Amino acid sequence: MSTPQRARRAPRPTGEDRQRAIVDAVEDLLRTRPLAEISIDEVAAAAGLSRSAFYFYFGSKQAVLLELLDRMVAEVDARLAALPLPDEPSRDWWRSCLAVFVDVFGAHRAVSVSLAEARATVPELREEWSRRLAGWVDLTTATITAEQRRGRAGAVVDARATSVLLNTMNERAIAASLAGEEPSLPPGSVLDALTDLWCTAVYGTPDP
Amino acid sequence: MSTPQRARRAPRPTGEDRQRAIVDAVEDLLRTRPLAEISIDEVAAAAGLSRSAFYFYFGSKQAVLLELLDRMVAEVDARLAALPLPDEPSRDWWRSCLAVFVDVFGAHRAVSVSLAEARATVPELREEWSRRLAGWVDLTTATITAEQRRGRAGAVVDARATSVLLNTMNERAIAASLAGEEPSLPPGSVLDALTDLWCTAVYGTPDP
DNA sequence: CGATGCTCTCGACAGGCTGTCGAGGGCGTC
DNA sequence: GACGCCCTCGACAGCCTGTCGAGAGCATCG
Repeated sequence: MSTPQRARRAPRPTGEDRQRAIVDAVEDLLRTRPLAEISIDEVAAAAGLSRSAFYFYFGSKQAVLLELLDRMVAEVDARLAALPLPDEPSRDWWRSCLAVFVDVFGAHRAVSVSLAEARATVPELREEWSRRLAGWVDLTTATITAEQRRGRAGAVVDARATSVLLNTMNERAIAASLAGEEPSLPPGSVLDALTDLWCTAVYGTPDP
Repeated sequence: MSTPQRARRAPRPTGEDRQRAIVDAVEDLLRTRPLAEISIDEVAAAAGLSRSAFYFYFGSKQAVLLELLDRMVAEVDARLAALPLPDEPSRDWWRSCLAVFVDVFGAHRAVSVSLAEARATVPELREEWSRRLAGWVDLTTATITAEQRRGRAGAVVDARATSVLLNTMNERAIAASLAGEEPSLPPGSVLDALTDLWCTAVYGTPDP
């Protein structure tokens, strides 16, 4: 919850890289077990400091996860913003959008998987995710609506409902795949399968 | 984890309705907060017994949730089995299948929502859910494949991948709706939206 | 009718984890 | 060389969990 006051660009051993060390340690540990099974002792040890030093930087381990989530969604948004906006979205364009999610979530597997676990108990996490998800839903809705106005997207009944469903599917399907749950899609084929389904949901065919 | 040895059909105050009382108490409490924030003290108090009496019946609060999940999925499977098997699935048939999930999950909102939280930490829960989900995915895949053989289901590239995605979408979309997350679909419109998307994913049009 | 056994209940204990506090330790500055 | 700031530490209190042994009620059997 709390953030450190500041830090000077330290000569050697100190500073805000302690904070970074904590965040990295949590991401490492999350690769081995869920957040609930990670104690702050372990995090502190992995980051090379004492337990109470941890509390100087973060109010809880959940706050660290929130930081991790912030980094991840910021990366998603940055890469989405860098994507070209075509006059008429093609399958390739949709695919490249979806690839952003698949890639970034995959690069932060531990965070993606932990989200579902921690969302129930951490309001800040839930709200932050809601905000970002809402943004992506708006984007999707706008794109679909534009396609409808062009006379395409014939398969869509309710653009907003479709967008919500497709985006929530993304979240869960990618997380399940990364966690290796059964049944789920192997990580290598998630992107193509999602693209097929998104295009079908919008245009009625996987390759419009 | 453990189950009580037995119970006689008690005259008045005793028996296995203690066990039922525990399960019901957990479901009640889950309506107000996530499992992680519920202590066994509270459960025992709500069920009218002492904390260690709780441990006579269940090994942990997670074991109670597993019991709750078992009940719920059993109900789903029972109602799915009662559904007629048509020669050619219509939109109405798909809708009535989806209605089973929407209805039963909705009737056990607390359980549906808690699943995502607890799955990360409770292997038995994860495995049980995987088993059931796999069954529904198989059912979906078989149905789609049959449609493909009939020359319908033209929109489907990979029947299994489509089935996995549609079923995982169901899970998450219904849970989000029941939890009142934002963005999500209002509970009243989930069923129609899901039906539209399932039909579109399979046939290329929401109303085949 | 009393002994035995089973089911079930309880209070108490030990251990682990969390979050907080006050006491400093180094280091730059005046 | 005294002060102040950033940071670190050990210790404490509190909560929750899981386990144990000691029984209470009740049925069955000798």
